Amino acid sequence: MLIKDYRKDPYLSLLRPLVEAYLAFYRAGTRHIESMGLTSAQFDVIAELGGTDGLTCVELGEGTLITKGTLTGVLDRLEAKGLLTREKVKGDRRATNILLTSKGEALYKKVFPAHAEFLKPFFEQALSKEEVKQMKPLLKRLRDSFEGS
Amino acid sequence: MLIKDYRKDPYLSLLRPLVEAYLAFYRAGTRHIESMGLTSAQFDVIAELGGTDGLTCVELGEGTLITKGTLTGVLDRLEAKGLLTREKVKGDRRATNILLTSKGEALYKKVFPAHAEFLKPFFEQALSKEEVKQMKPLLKRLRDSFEGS
DNA sequence: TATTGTTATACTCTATAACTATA
DNA sequence: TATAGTTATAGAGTATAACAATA
Repeated sequence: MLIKDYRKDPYLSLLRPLVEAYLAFYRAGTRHIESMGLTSAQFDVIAELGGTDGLTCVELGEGTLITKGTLTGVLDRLEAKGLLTREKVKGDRRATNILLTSKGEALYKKVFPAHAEFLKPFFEQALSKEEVKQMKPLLKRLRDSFEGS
Repeated sequence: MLIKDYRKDPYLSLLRPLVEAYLAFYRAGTRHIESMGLTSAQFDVIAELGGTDGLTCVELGEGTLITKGTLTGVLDRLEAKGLLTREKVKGDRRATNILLTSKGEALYKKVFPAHAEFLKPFFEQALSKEEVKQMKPLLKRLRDSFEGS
């Protein structure tokens, strides 16, 4: 989503750099994740489940912003890969506890550090520690501004 | 694509803010674009075509990073909406010139300023002009770092 | 031989609405 | 009545490979 022109506006001139920086980051990251055999949505689910004792579909949906009908399909494919299981919750027989299998947990533990290590050099190459420290609060304010919409 | 933990690393601590800021921006932007009747891919194509005399599929693909097989479908849907046309190129009978119709051009002229105006207040609310100026080169370096991958 | 664009194929994500089972 | 999750449906984007027309 790029707005051409409008580059002269002091605020809108930030649009392009923001979009381009994120997309470059995202594409590199996605390539790496897909090279490990996961889609973005699947990665997000694994990320959400990793290190927990399991979550319900509702909780997972809130964490990943995937709606429940869509989630069923994503979970099906991860289950077919043997990465997670669904188990009944006692106390509420409507609910399901979604949790990583040992295979899924192993993948989580491998994939996350691997992905972080993959990303890190790009940040190091681009920015000094000082600049990172400068940038963080600005990004957070930007997030909060858009989230209040 | 969020990496939990790793927040203590001075570089990787930037990951979450970057992703969250962009996603908040992107979601607000996408909602607005979809409220105008376009998908993101369609918006990107209109953005690329707007203000030009037309582009070939190859050029459009390079600009939007949509592969040619996918592009055909996106163009079909925009053509069905009466927003663009395909015309033969003389000189190379393999090539097609994709260009906005007057309806498409009118939409481009309406949708772009509208979208920019929609986004602007969020930036103004979040950042000072000084901060925007600070941030731009950092984002560009980040982009270049990831693009070289 | 190489390039342009379409077609065919297949998969994933996406949302919504209807549904079942349970609360 | 409300909630949890699945199923059904439909549409959009995605890539790849095969193809026809042209260069």
